[in-house]
Amino acid sequence: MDAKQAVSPWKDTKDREHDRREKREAVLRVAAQAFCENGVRTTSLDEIAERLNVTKPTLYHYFRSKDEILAECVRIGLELIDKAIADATGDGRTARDRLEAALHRYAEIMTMDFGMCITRIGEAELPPQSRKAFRAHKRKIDERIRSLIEEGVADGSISARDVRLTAFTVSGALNWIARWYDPDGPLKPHEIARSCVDILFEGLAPRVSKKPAECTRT
Amino acid sequence: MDAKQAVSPWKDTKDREHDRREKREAVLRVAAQAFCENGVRTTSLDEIAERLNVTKPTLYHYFRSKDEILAECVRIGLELIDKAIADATGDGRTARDRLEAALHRYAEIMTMDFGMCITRIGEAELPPQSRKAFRAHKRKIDERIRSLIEEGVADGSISARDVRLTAFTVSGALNWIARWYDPDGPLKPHEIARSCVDILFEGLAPRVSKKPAECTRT
DNA sequence: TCACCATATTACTCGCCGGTAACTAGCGCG
DNA sequence: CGCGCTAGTTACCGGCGAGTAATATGGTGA
Repeated sequence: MDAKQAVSPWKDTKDREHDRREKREAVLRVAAQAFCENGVRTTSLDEIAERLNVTKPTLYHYFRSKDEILAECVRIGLELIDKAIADATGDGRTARDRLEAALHRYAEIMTMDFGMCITRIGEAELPPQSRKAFRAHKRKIDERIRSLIEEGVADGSISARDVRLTAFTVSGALNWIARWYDPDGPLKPHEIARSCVDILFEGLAPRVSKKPAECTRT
Repeated sequence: MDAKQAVSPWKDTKDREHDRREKREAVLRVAAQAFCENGVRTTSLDEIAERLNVTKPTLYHYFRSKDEILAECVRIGLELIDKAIADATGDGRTARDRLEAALHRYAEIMTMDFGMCITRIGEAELPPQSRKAFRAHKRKIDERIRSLIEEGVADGSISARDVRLTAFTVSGALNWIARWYDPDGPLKPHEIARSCVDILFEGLAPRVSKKPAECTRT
């Protein structure tokens, strides 16, 4: 019972800050969930603290204010997406492949705690200062997506009349996943991602033929 | 100058309640705007009252509580969309035509005060009771869209593997308009609607040919 | 052993905001 | 006229929740 104690009496000091980081993130994760479930302003710090089995002042050891917690939640979410898209722009033969990979990851992240925050916490909830940062971050992501679309238009692997609007439409469809995704539902995140991206690429209008070879002659 | 006074000294009593309705709606419209701009919980009734050049207790002549105002805002928005889709299901030859018309109206409504509320006010902000109503109303709308898609699949004018997911994706893309639309921007609501619906129908993948007649033979 | 720092607690302050009470100004009506 | 109704007002209450002492605990390092 106490054997494991003997195994790791963690003598050192360097993992203290590791501990601290872990706890900090635990606070953020729980906060993110609470914010998504019940809204930002209806979620009190007492409530968050309670979920963590601590009391409110403890939170102030890790954060300066509620707004800081809030801002961190969305920042992490945006960071995840930003990184994911940046990574995806590496591999893939055509721009379409790269965009598809990027959107797939994007969609998956929208089913995760911090990803959900981006959609469910409106920028209206943010204090003016972090609102600016939020917008800037979003714009950066948007520009990445636009670039991919533009490349796709250039190499012929994507068709888009208005790049800006296309980016908005696509992001919107994926952002919205955060609003209806149910972890207990039948579909796994990667399945949802797969299907949504497919729908966006294929469109609702029937295609005459999947492969040009099958094209019926008139 | 006072001539018009003589013309209409509105003797009657029936437009008292007309006045009342108008004021009631003015409150709702201003509230909707404020909620969208600054979030629900950060918008005080004093603030709403101030925008209307009245004081807070006046609002209680028209509504029982802040939550009632809130619930009304989203209800009106949902009602607009519901009606719009119901209307659109009348005309149109193919199901695709009907769906296209419905989505076009849907998109336009998302640029309007009450339409914006649906997206920008998360259901997390709503009290449990109106949350149920909200969900029920949304489900109804969703079912209308699904029906249209199903009809389209049946008559061959629409292609969709997973109807439920397709409906979510499409709604998401359109709902998101409420988050980025800027009344001072270059694009008019109907132009945005046109483009977004187009993107959703055409998809990002290039089509081999627009019209079957132009299909190149392999 | 003692001083120190991090962590967490209990017990508070204080301002904001939803909601109410009580009063006033105009207006139609018998 | 004076009754009563509607639409407003000013002045207030009460509670919730963010943020702050002041304090206890316990491991670390000299």
